[in-house]
Amino acid sequence: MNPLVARKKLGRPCAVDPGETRKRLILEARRLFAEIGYDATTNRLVADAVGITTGAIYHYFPSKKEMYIAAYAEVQEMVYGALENAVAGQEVFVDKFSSMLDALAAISTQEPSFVGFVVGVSAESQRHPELTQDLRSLRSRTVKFLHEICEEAVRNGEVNEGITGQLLHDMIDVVISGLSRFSHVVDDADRRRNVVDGLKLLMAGTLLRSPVAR
Amino acid sequence: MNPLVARKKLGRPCAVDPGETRKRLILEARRLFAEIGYDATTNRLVADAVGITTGAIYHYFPSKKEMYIAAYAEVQEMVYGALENAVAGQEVFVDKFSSMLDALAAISTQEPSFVGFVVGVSAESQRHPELTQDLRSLRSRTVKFLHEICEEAVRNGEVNEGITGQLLHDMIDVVISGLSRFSHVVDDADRRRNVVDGLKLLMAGTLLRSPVAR
Amino acid sequence: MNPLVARKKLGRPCAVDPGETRKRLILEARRLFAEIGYDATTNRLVADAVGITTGAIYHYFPSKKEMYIAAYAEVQEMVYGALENAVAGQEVFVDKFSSMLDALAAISTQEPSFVGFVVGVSAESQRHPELTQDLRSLRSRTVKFLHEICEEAVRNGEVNEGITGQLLHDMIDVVISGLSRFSHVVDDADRRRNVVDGLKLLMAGTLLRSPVAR
Amino acid sequence: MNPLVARKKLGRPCAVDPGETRKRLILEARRLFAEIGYDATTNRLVADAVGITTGAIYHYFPSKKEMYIAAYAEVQEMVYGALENAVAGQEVFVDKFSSMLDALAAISTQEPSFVGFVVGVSAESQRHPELTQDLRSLRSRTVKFLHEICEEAVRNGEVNEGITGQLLHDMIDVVISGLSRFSHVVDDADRRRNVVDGLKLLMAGTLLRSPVAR
DNA sequence: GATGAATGAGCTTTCATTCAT
DNA sequence: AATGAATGAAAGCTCATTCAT
Repeated sequence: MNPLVARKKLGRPCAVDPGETRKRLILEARRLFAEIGYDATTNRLVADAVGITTGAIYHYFPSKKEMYIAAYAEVQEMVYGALENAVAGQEVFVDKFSSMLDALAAISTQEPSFVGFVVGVSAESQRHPELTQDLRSLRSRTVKFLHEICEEAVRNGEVNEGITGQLLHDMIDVVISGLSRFSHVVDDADRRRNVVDGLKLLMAGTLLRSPVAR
Repeated sequence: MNPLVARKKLGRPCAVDPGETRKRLILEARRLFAEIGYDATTNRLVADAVGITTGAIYHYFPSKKEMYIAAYAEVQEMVYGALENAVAGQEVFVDKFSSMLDALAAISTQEPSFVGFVVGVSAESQRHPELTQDLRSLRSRTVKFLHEICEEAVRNGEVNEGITGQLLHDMIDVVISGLSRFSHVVDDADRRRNVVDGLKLLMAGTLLRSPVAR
Repeated sequence: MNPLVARKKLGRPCAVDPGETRKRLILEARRLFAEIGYDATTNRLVADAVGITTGAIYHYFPSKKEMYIAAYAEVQEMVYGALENAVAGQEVFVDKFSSMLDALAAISTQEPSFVGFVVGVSAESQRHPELTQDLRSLRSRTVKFLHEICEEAVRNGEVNEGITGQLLHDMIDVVISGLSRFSHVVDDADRRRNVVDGLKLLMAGTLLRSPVAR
Repeated sequence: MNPLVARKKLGRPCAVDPGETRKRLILEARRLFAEIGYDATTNRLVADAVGITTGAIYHYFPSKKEMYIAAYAEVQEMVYGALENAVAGQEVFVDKFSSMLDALAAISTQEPSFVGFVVGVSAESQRHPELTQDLRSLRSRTVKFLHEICEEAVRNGEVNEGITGQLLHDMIDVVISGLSRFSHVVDDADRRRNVVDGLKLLMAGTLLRSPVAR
């Protein structure tokens, strides 16, 4: 047989780098899930982005669901890691909140959709009951983080009377998820920065007792 | 053939009311699109809810896309109609904002997902580029409503220096979309009411000049 | 547009006959499941045999499993119907058995694999646990038929001492399933007929007390 | 490099024993093919049972088909070896038959599915035409064994008039395959033993001339 | 001798859409 | 105005097989 004739291109093609594919896979999955959601992220889309076939995905994850869970876990880790870092040096609640917004803004600039991924997970969980269980256990771990901050603010008398930890938590939730959707949709970096600053001002207002006046 | 003899049950099965089916169709489509999103809302789901077959949908809409557009238009109309009503009697921005939040809360109680539908449309638009064009033209009409309110607040000197109409608009966007996601995900009516009240307090604070002090 | 140009061939193609496709579908499914088993019978194979696409199958059955159940139910009905007919006019066990063999032989000639389908179902059930439940309830109905015949033979003293109804049933099971496999594999009609006659002789022997001697 | 330092665990991981893997592979393949059939027996299932990867299978067999052929050949050898042993000391056909049934029962107790494997091969062959050729040549060798026994019985006048060797062979086929299916499906050891005894009685009856009366 | 990464074909299933009736 | 049969494309997933290492 003529050795110059191209052979069948089956089997593993001169591996680019062991472990490299896995990284690329998680990376692209993360990106796609974050950007267009669970349904719209088809295996083919992910595979094409990585440069493999859809079957190869199952070498790394037993199902699309698991791939999603893995991607979410990583992103959640990133986001909440950044948030924990952000509040680490801060004493009072307003400063913690400010730092968190800055941290979120920073992430949103690098990977515009990651914050939205974390925030949007509860909607995805409603649409896909199969995900609920796994997502809940993942989330419970980090929900406590915000909970703690809010309870502390209440204990320290940093909020007006009648404001409970629960309410403070819910309001932060509203602001953060609103911000993440905004960042996901709006490209203009200036507007994003301005909004972050605006929200800091907002939070520094009536809702909280002035720290100096305490 | 004797017209008194019952005919075969072919063709249109004695439609309950002409135009009735159309209404039911839009109603159920609205509900489903709002609740579970574009992808998860299959034609069959809508048809079953109405009590017709999937084929019959195409008597009313040339495609699923158009049905979505129509549903969105109606919901948008409802929501923004309510908002316009809400601000009608109010002079100052803070009061307008308060009234709007109340209006949104009222809608969220009746049809929990409609506000989220309007807000979430931009995400759906990213997932489904085919929708983008039609949605944009729909939205442009109502975007002006908030724009006008914000510009007026700036003109009237109701906001602190450095706050532009654009920024005010963006921040309202953030708060409203955050609230709508919250309402979609949280069932507890008390928590929802509390959050609305909290947001009113928030907005009445530092960000804006105190009306009395003006 | 030139009306001579062929249009897209979507939608329902001038229906051959309403209800006709359903019949063909069940027919071919029956044949294929009986001949090559559950796994080897792909939706494509069935669809091609009928002349439709694989998707159309789901118009008639919600899943491949249900299609199998339906096919099995029909075949079981046929086979056991024939068996019940066969034993109807017979008084003594040996004659019942003879008639049953003749009935099975007749079916095997018309549809060579139907008897094997009924017999092979327990193996298929082991391979596919999802089928077990539905199959069991179907089978329980007809298992009683053989059970009754065997118990009656014991009650009437037609079998040697020590032979229980259970054992008689099991042996008939062995012979019938053996015969069905044989008929499935051997094409030669003469050999099949001879084997049936041979089995009659076999059963007329020592195992049972001689009817005359009773 | 210091040979005492543990090496990387690449390449062949200190194979327990050369040739050992091959044995284990055939063993597990045999078991799985016999138990759940050709289709349901995936390479992965076999590989996992052995403790290797699917790729490694191809060091021992060029394809799944060949693995099946090999497994079948071994089992056939075992079963027919046992049968040959069983008939070795017997003079008359009825005794040979009895001994064979006992041998089959013994195998069925140890490896419940092996007899069924041998018997079921013709069905598998119909499902998978690719197997037909190879299986036929394998089977032809051992088919002669039963053929010889039956012809001898006819020559020795052990059967009633009109019973040919072919027919006797076919009937044994029916009984043996029926028994094997029964053993595969029924777990109860008592029932299995009883059926074997029942079949011996059956065969000792009318069909054959009574040896004493000869 | 064995792994592990990858392929390509095929499977069951879903779905928007079409169209004769 | 509506049904019901059918399509074709695509989805998630499995599997035998290949091959660089």
